[in-house]
Amino acid sequence: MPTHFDGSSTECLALDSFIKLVRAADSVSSQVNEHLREHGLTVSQFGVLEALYHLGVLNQSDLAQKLLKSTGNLTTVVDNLAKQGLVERRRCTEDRRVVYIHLTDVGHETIASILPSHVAGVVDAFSVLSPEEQTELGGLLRRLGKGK
Amino acid sequence: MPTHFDGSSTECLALDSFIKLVRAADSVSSQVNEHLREHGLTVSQFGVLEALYHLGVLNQSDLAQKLLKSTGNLTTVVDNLAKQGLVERRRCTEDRRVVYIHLTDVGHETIASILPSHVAGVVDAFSVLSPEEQTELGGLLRRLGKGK
DNA sequence: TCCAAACAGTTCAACATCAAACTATCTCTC
DNA sequence: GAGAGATAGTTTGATGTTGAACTGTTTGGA
Repeated sequence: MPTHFDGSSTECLALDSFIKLVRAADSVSSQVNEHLREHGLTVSQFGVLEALYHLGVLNQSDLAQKLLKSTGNLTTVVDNLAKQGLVERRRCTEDRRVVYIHLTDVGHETIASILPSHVAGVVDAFSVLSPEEQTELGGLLRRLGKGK
Repeated sequence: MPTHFDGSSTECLALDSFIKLVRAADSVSSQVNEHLREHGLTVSQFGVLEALYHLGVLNQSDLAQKLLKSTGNLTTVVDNLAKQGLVERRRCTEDRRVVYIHLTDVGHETIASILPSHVAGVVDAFSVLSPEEQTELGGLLRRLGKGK
């Protein structure tokens, strides 16, 4: 992963770290998410199902916030999940602006059946690092992610 | 960033590290790439221009490989760059399957004028970590990224 | 009470992205 | 030299993604 950049050592180190960060996230993500294709789910769809599974019923704004996506995007992803019968929209009666997203029975079964292999994939991907190293990494990433 | 997952400590640690990795990459990327909008460039377009700037003329397959994208995607991104007059396609005469992508003069100026602020943005984002910590992080990420 | 501002979702246009099917070209082998 | 298989790019169909404009709904202050 050479940087091909003729800058100061500070600059080269930061650029190199940046590339490694993006590549590692890409690489681990694609490794971890590979199994989703067999279930006909995209990464975003999985994210929505997982959030609903762990947090219960949510409206689209909450989902957007949890998943760090725009509300327009959530409309699309929820549309596609609803088409597959995995979630259901229910208009809130007290505040008619709000739409609650529910897992259907099929959706619940689907996510419940996928989660174990997802967790196993993540554990496997991180097994190249010891628990202490994972903790060390987590600390560095947390500080990095807070930078803005 | 709680995991809301009731698994073993090994599982929770890996899941937590995974979330931190993805969030940090997202957060740093969006911080670093924010300035591209002012120049009317997307992240992918910037990636192509940067590769051409540092590596010289490339064909689309090479570009796809460098940027870890599909060749179909490269067709689209190069189309959009060509529309803006920033790159130019030139059919190879020896092997007529191959298309070389060149930076135009405008493209060269554009990427040259953007790079300094890009580098500054990366340095700034990583300035929350000391050089030693960045090196430590890089090592962990490198091992993680190799996992597949 | 009424209206302006805030808020939840949707829609739209533009771009990204992939996998898979396809076209054109090249190369290797018989 | 002809055909099989490999290779470079394009196209297509489906999905994701954003920002901005838009619709309906709610709420708070004059």
